[in-house]
Amino acid sequence: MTSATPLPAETLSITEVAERTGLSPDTLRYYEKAGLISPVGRSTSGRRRYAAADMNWIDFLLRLRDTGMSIADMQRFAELRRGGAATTADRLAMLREHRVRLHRRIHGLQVSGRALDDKIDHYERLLEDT
Amino acid sequence: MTSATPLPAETLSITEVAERTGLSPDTLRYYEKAGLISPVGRSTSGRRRYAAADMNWIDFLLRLRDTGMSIADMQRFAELRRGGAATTADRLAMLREHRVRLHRRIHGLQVSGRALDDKIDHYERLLEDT
DNA sequence: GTTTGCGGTGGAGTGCACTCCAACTCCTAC
DNA sequence: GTAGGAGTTGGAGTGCACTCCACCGCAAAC
Repeated sequence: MTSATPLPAETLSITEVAERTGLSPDTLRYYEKAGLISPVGRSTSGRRRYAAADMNWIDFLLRLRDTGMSIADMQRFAELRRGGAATTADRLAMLREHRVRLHRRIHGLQVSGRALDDKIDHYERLLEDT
Repeated sequence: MTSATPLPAETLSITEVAERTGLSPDTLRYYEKAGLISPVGRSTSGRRRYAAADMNWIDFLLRLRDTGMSIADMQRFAELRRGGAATTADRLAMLREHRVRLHRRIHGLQVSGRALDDKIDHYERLLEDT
Protein backbone atom coordinates (compact mmCIF):
# COMPACT_ATOMS: atom_id res chain seq x y z
CA MET A 1 0.00 0.00 0.00
CA THR A 2 1.94 2.99 -1.21
CA SER A 3 0.18 5.82 0.55
CA ALA A 4 0.27 9.30 -0.96
CA THR A 5 3.83 10.54 -0.37
CA PRO A 6 3.81 13.01 2.52
CA LEU A 7 5.56 16.36 2.55
CA PRO A 8 9.24 15.37 2.07
CA ALA A 9 8.24 14.00 -1.36
CA GLU A 10 11.18 12.89 -3.49
CA THR A 11 14.30 14.23 -1.91
CA LEU A 12 17.88 13.04 -2.04
CA SER A 13 20.59 12.78 0.57
CA ILE A 14 23.90 14.55 0.03
CA THR A 15 25.67 11.33 -1.01
CA GLU A 16 22.92 10.54 -3.50
CA VAL A 17 23.32 13.99 -5.00
CA ALA A 18 27.07 13.49 -5.04
CA GLU A 19 26.67 10.25 -6.97
CA ARG A 20 24.27 11.80 -9.47
CA THR A 21 26.27 14.97 -10.08
CA GLY A 22 29.85 13.80 -9.74
CA LEU A 23 30.48 16.45 -7.11
CA SER A 24 31.79 15.32 -3.72
CA PRO A 25 29.67 15.88 -0.60
CA ASP A 26 32.37 18.30 0.53
CA THR A 27 32.00 20.28 -2.65
CA LEU A 28 28.22 20.37 -2.33
CA ARG A 29 28.56 21.79 1.18
CA TYR A 30 31.23 24.21 -0.04
CA TYR A 31 28.96 25.44 -2.85
CA GLU A 32 26.15 26.00 -0.39
CA LYS A 33 28.41 27.87 2.03
CA ALA A 34 29.64 29.97 -0.90
CA GLY A 35 26.09 30.87 -1.85
CA LEU A 36 26.05 29.02 -5.17
CA ILE A 37 23.27 26.80 -3.87
CA SER A 38 20.75 28.49 -1.60
CA PRO A 39 20.24 26.74 1.75
CA VAL A 40 18.69 23.42 0.94
CA GLY A 41 15.91 21.82 3.03
CA ARG A 42 16.85 19.87 6.15
CA SER A 43 15.44 16.74 7.73
CA THR A 44 14.33 16.86 11.37
CA SER A 45 17.83 15.77 12.35
CA GLY A 46 19.41 18.62 10.40
CA ARG A 47 20.49 16.68 7.32
CA ARG A 48 20.29 18.14 3.85
CA ARG A 49 17.47 16.86 1.65
CA TYR A 50 17.77 17.91 -1.99
CA ALA A 51 14.49 18.45 -3.90
CA ALA A 52 14.00 18.32 -7.68
CA ALA A 53 14.31 22.11 -7.94
CA ASP A 54 17.69 21.92 -6.18
CA MET A 55 18.83 19.26 -8.62
CA ASN A 56 17.81 21.32 -11.65
CA TRP A 57 19.70 24.29 -10.34
CA ILE A 58 22.79 22.22 -9.57
CA ASP A 59 22.70 20.75 -13.08
CA PHE A 60 22.62 24.22 -14.55
CA LEU A 61 25.40 25.40 -12.24
CA LEU A 62 27.53 22.55 -13.48
CA ARG A 63 26.91 23.61 -17.08
CA LEU A 64 28.17 27.05 -16.17
CA ARG A 65 31.17 25.59 -14.37
CA ASP A 66 32.01 23.17 -17.16
CA THR A 67 31.90 25.95 -19.70
CA GLY A 68 34.49 27.82 -17.70
CA MET A 69 32.53 30.15 -15.47
CA SER A 70 34.39 31.04 -12.25
CA ILE A 71 32.94 30.54 -8.78
CA ALA A 72 32.87 34.32 -8.38
CA ASP A 73 30.69 34.73 -11.48
CA MET A 74 28.44 31.87 -10.48
CA GLN A 75 28.02 33.61 -7.12
CA ARG A 76 26.91 36.75 -8.94
CA PHE A 77 24.47 34.77 -11.04
CA ALA A 78 23.08 32.90 -8.02
CA GLU A 79 22.63 36.16 -6.17
CA LEU A 80 20.72 37.67 -9.09
CA ARG A 81 18.55 34.58 -9.14
CA ARG A 82 17.71 35.09 -5.48
CA GLY A 83 16.71 38.62 -6.46
CA GLY A 84 13.77 37.19 -8.39
CA ALA A 85 12.07 38.29 -11.61
CA ALA A 86 13.46 41.82 -11.41
CA THR A 87 16.90 40.49 -12.27
CA THR A 88 15.91 38.57 -15.41
CA ALA A 89 17.49 41.06 -17.78
CA ASP A 90 20.75 41.05 -15.83
CA ARG A 91 20.87 37.27 -15.79
CA LEU A 92 20.19 37.16 -19.52
CA ALA A 93 23.03 39.61 -20.08
CA MET A 94 25.39 37.47 -18.04
CA LEU A 95 24.47 34.35 -19.97
CA ARG A 96 24.88 36.10 -23.32
CA GLU A 97 28.34 37.32 -22.38
CA HIS A 98 29.21 33.88 -21.16
CA ARG A 99 28.02 32.39 -24.45
CA VAL A 100 30.24 34.75 -26.41
CA ARG A 101 33.24 33.74 -24.32
CA LEU A 102 32.34 30.10 -24.74
CA HIS A 103 32.15 30.37 -28.53
CA ARG A 104 35.48 32.16 -28.62
CA ARG A 105 36.95 29.43 -26.50
CA ILE A 106 35.55 26.62 -28.65
CA HIS A 107 36.88 28.36 -31.72
CA GLY A 108 40.31 28.74 -30.15
CA LEU A 109 40.34 25.07 -29.26
CA GLN A 110 39.43 24.12 -32.81
CA VAL A 111 42.24 26.25 -34.20
CA SER A 112 44.72 24.74 -31.75
CA GLY A 113 43.31 21.33 -32.61
CA ARG A 114 44.31 21.84 -36.23
CA ALA A 115 47.83 22.85 -35.17
CA LEU A 116 47.91 19.68 -33.13
CA ASP A 117 46.77 17.69 -36.17
CA ASP A 118 49.63 19.18 -38.17
CA LYS A 119 52.13 18.21 -35.49
CA ILE A 120 50.72 14.69 -35.39
CA ASP A 121 50.96 14.45 -39.19
CA HIS A 122 54.56 15.57 -38.93
CA TYR A 123 55.38 12.84 -36.41
CA GLU A 124 53.54 10.24 -38.47
CA ARG A 125 55.61 11.12 -41.52
CA LEU A 126 58.78 10.88 -39.46
CA LEU A 127 57.83 7.37 -38.41
CA GLU A 128 56.78 6.26 -41.90
CA ASP A 129 60.24 7.06 -43.30
CA THR A 130 61.61 4.08 -41.42
CA MET B 1 76.05 50.82 -43.03
CA THR B 2 74.38 47.67 -41.75
CA SER B 3 77.24 45.24 -41.53
CA ALA B 4 76.55 41.51 -41.78
CA THR B 5 74.94 40.45 -38.51
CA PRO B 6 77.45 38.56 -36.35
CA LEU B 7 76.85 35.32 -34.51
CA PRO B 8 73.96 36.21 -32.17
CA ALA B 9 71.82 36.48 -35.32
CA GLU B 10 68.15 37.16 -34.60
CA THR B 11 67.56 36.59 -30.94
CA LEU B 12 65.05 38.14 -28.58
CA SER B 13 65.28 39.35 -25.01
CA ILE B 14 62.98 37.94 -22.36
CA THR B 15 60.69 40.98 -22.43
CA GLU B 16 60.43 40.79 -26.21
CA VAL B 17 59.44 37.13 -25.94
CA ALA B 18 56.98 38.06 -23.21
CA GLU B 19 55.37 40.63 -25.48
CA ARG B 20 55.17 38.23 -28.42
CA THR B 21 53.81 35.27 -26.46
CA GLY B 22 51.66 36.91 -23.82
CA LEU B 23 53.61 35.09 -21.12
CA SER B 24 55.22 37.18 -18.38
CA PRO B 25 59.01 37.18 -18.01
CA ASP B 26 58.47 35.45 -14.66
CA THR B 27 56.48 32.71 -16.34
CA LEU B 28 59.14 32.25 -19.01
CA ARG B 29 61.78 31.79 -16.31
CA TYR B 30 59.44 29.49 -14.40
CA TYR B 31 58.89 27.34 -17.49
CA GLU B 32 62.61 27.10 -18.03
CA LYS B 33 63.24 26.17 -14.41
CA ALA B 34 60.48 23.55 -14.68
CA GLY B 35 62.12 22.04 -17.74
CA LEU B 36 59.39 22.99 -20.20
CA ILE B 37 61.88 25.10 -22.10
CA SER B 38 65.40 23.77 -22.24
CA PRO B 39 68.08 26.22 -21.08
CA VAL B 40 68.05 29.03 -23.60
CA GLY B 41 71.21 30.74 -24.87
CA ARG B 42 72.77 33.52 -22.81
CA SER B 43 74.48 36.76 -23.71
CA THR B 44 77.99 37.41 -22.39
CA SER B 45 76.39 39.09 -19.36
CA GLY B 46 74.25 36.06 -18.62
CA ARG B 47 70.97 37.29 -20.10
CA ARG B 48 68.61 35.00 -21.94
CA ARG B 49 68.56 35.34 -25.74
CA TYR B 50 65.73 33.45 -27.41
CA ALA B 51 66.43 32.07 -30.90
CA ALA B 52 63.85 31.19 -33.56
CA ALA B 53 63.91 27.53 -32.54
CA ASP B 54 63.09 28.53 -28.95
CA MET B 55 60.18 30.60 -30.19
CA ASN B 56 58.76 27.76 -32.26
CA TRP B 57 58.92 25.45 -29.30
CA ILE B 58 57.29 28.00 -27.00
CA ASP B 59 54.50 28.52 -29.53
CA PHE B 60 53.86 24.81 -29.59
CA LEU B 61 53.98 24.58 -25.80
CA LEU B 62 51.34 27.27 -25.64
CA ARG B 63 49.14 25.26 -27.99
CA LEU B 64 49.43 22.34 -25.62
CA ARG B 65 48.72 24.55 -22.62
CA ASP B 66 45.76 26.29 -24.26
CA THR B 67 44.23 22.96 -25.16
CA GLY B 68 44.34 21.98 -21.52
CA MET B 69 47.58 20.06 -21.08
CA SER B 70 48.95 20.25 -17.54
CA ILE B 71 52.45 21.44 -16.71
CA ALA B 72 53.28 17.89 -15.57
CA ASP B 73 52.34 16.45 -18.99
CA MET B 74 54.19 19.19 -20.82
CA GLN B 75 57.21 18.31 -18.71
CA ARG B 76 56.93 14.71 -19.83
CA PHE B 77 56.63 15.78 -23.45
CA ALA B 78 59.57 18.17 -23.17
CA GLU B 79 61.67 15.46 -21.61
CA LEU B 80 60.84 13.05 -24.42
CA ARG B 81 61.79 15.75 -26.87
CA ARG B 82 65.19 16.06 -25.20
CA GLY B 83 65.52 12.31 -25.69
CA GLY B 84 65.74 12.84 -29.44
CA ALA B 85 64.48 10.78 -32.36
CA ALA B 86 64.22 7.59 -30.29
CA THR B 87 61.19 9.06 -28.52
CA THR B 88 59.20 10.00 -31.62
CA ALA B 89 56.68 7.19 -31.18
CA ASP B 90 56.09 8.09 -27.54
CA ARG B 91 55.60 11.73 -28.37
CA LEU B 92 53.17 10.81 -31.15
CA ALA B 93 51.23 8.66 -28.69
CA MET B 94 51.03 11.53 -26.21
CA LEU B 95 49.77 13.92 -28.85
CA ARG B 96 47.18 11.46 -30.09
CA GLU B 97 45.83 10.93 -26.58
CA HIS B 98 45.79 14.64 -26.06
CA ARG B 99 43.87 15.11 -29.30
CA VAL B 100 41.23 12.61 -28.18
CA ARG B 101 40.80 14.46 -24.89
CA LEU B 102 40.61 17.75 -26.76
CA HIS B 103 37.89 16.51 -29.09
CA ARG B 104 35.93 15.16 -26.14
CA ARG B 105 36.27 18.50 -24.46
CA ILE B 106 35.19 20.48 -27.51
CA HIS B 107 32.20 18.20 -27.89
CA GLY B 108 31.27 18.64 -24.24
CA LEU B 109 31.49 22.40 -24.60
CA GLN B 110 29.25 22.31 -27.65
CA VAL B 111 26.64 20.26 -25.79
CA SER B 112 26.77 22.62 -22.82
CA GLY B 113 26.60 25.50 -25.27
CA ARG B 114 23.26 24.22 -26.53
CA ALA B 115 21.96 23.94 -22.96
CA LEU B 116 23.10 27.53 -22.48
CA ASP B 117 21.26 28.54 -25.66
CA ASP B 118 18.09 26.96 -24.29
CA LYS B 119 18.42 28.85 -21.04
CA ILE B 120 18.99 32.08 -22.95
CA ASP B 121 15.90 31.40 -25.10
CA HIS B 122 13.96 30.81 -21.91
CA TYR B 123 15.02 34.16 -20.47
CA GLU B 124 14.30 35.93 -23.75
CA ARG B 125 10.77 34.58 -23.77
CA LEU B 126 10.30 35.71 -20.19
CA LEU B 127 11.28 39.23 -21.18
CA GLU B 128 9.15 39.29 -24.35
CA ASP B 129 5.97 38.61 -22.35
CA THR B 130 6.17 42.07 -20.92
C1' DG C 1 22.70 0.25 25.31
C1' DT C 2 26.34 0.47 22.31
C1' DT C 3 28.35 -0.08 17.78
C1' DT C 4 27.92 1.40 12.99
C1' DG C 5 27.30 4.69 9.68
C1' DC C 6 25.85 8.83 7.68
C1' DG C 7 25.88 13.52 8.14
C1' DG C 8 26.81 18.11 10.53
C1' DT C 9 30.29 22.16 11.52
C1' DG C 10 34.42 25.18 11.36
C1' DG C 11 38.64 25.59 9.90
C1' DA C 12 43.08 23.95 8.10
C1' DG C 13 45.48 21.99 4.14
C1' DT C 14 46.40 20.88 -0.90
C1' DG C 15 47.73 21.23 -5.82
C1' DC C 16 48.16 23.87 -9.62
C1' DA C 17 50.00 27.59 -12.15
C1' DC C 18 51.76 31.21 -11.71
C1' DT C 19 53.45 35.94 -9.47
C1' DC C 20 56.12 38.71 -6.52
C1' DC C 21 60.15 40.04 -4.04
C1' DA C 22 64.89 41.24 -2.29
C1' DA C 23 69.34 41.50 -3.38
C1' DC C 24 72.60 41.59 -6.88
C1' DT C 25 74.85 42.32 -11.69
C1' DC C 26 75.48 44.46 -15.95
C1' DC C 27 75.52 47.96 -19.44
C1' DT C 28 74.36 52.80 -21.11
C1' DA C 29 73.80 57.56 -20.66
C1' DC C 30 74.82 61.50 -18.49
C1' DG D 1 81.38 57.81 -11.22
C1' DT D 2 76.77 57.37 -10.68
C1' DA D 3 71.88 56.94 -11.80
C1' DG D 4 68.64 54.28 -14.47
C1' DG D 5 66.93 50.36 -16.47
C1' DA D 6 66.79 45.61 -17.80
C1' DG D 7 67.89 41.25 -16.30
C1' DT D 8 69.63 37.45 -12.84
C1' DT D 9 68.70 34.14 -8.81
C1' DG D 10 66.34 31.58 -5.03
C1' DG D 11 62.63 31.45 -2.56
C1' DA D 12 58.26 33.13 -0.64
C1' DG D 13 53.47 34.34 -1.60
C1' DT D 14 48.90 34.30 -4.14
C1' DG D 15 44.29 32.90 -5.95
C1' DC D 16 41.39 29.47 -7.22
C1' DA D 17 38.69 25.48 -6.39
C1' DC D 18 38.36 22.35 -3.91
C1' DT D 19 39.59 18.52 -0.15
C1' DC D 20 40.55 16.89 4.32
C1' DC D 21 40.15 16.65 9.19
C1' DA D 22 38.64 16.38 14.08
C1' DC D 23 35.01 16.26 16.67
C1' DC D 24 30.12 15.99 17.44
C1' DG D 25 25.01 14.36 16.82
C1' DC D 26 21.41 11.29 15.59
C1' DA D 27 19.07 6.90 14.34
C1' DA D 28 18.79 2.21 13.04
C1' DA D 29 20.80 -2.45 13.84
C1' DC D 30 22.30 -5.67 16.77
